[in-house]
Amino acid sequence: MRPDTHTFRSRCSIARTLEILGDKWTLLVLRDLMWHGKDRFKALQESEEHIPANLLSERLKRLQDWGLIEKEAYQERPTRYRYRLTEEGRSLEPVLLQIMRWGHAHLGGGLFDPVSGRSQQATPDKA
Amino acid sequence: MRPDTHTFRSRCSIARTLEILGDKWTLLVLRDLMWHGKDRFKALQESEEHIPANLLSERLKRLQDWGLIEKEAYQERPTRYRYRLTEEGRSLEPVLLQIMRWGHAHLGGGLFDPVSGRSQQATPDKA
DNA sequence: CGACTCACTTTCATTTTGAAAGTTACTTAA
DNA sequence: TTAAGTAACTTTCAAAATGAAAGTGAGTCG
Repeated sequence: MRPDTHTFRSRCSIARTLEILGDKWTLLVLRDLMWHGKDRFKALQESEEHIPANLLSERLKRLQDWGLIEKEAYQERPTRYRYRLTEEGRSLEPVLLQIMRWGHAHLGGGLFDPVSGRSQQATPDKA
Repeated sequence: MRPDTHTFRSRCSIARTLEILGDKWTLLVLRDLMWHGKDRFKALQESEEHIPANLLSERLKRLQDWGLIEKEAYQERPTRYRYRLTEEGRSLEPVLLQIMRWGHAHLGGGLFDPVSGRSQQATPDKA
């Protein structure tokens, strides 16, 4: 968490949330950690959208600062790291689901079912 | 809508949604149109977070392009404009609500009730 | 030794942001 | 009949963020 150093721009919950998650990449990192078993730097980098390495690095740091994920060396020689959602991070699942549903209904993207771990493909008649 | 010109970077519904809404301002504009009766350029500008005029102008254009809002001259001499959510734009309410709930629970922001039009203030013990 | 992998960091050109001032159309007060 | 004011933008420009690519360091493998 980041209680002391940070000053929010407003008291609005949406504005506050956007200070942490309001960009084109952060929620995709959380999506991959939440649902797609991608817990390593390289795996996160290689997702469909191809986040640049420097941005991934920055975003992971920010998410750690806010206590939404944690980093763990799960192997020595060679040292390998794993990122995982904290309980606070996991609590974002309803947000991801809601955004996904909207994108599926209005932009024709896929629909992932976290229970089965499978996705339905796009509604083909939209952008 | 913007079906023809635009190519999405991936088939993921979340990634697609973030191409339209993934920044620090767009959802705040939608919040103000959705719940706070701010339908004029000036009113939107004067919200707590103070979006710069050039960004507000750009965001309003983008939201129009995607068919989420529409612009209407509701008065001549002097000409005055009003922005309003389309039905597609209204369909983002569950997304806004979910983000708001998360921000309230985890970042201590306010909690607005769209039914009563009133907000509960921040949980005072968090950032 | 040389090649390869992972997990980054650095570099740098391009793009976006944000603060401020400027513009246009029109109204109202002096 | 200017003068000031308001709304809705647009323009300007410096600073910050983004993104493509190359570089780094620790370690392994053949």
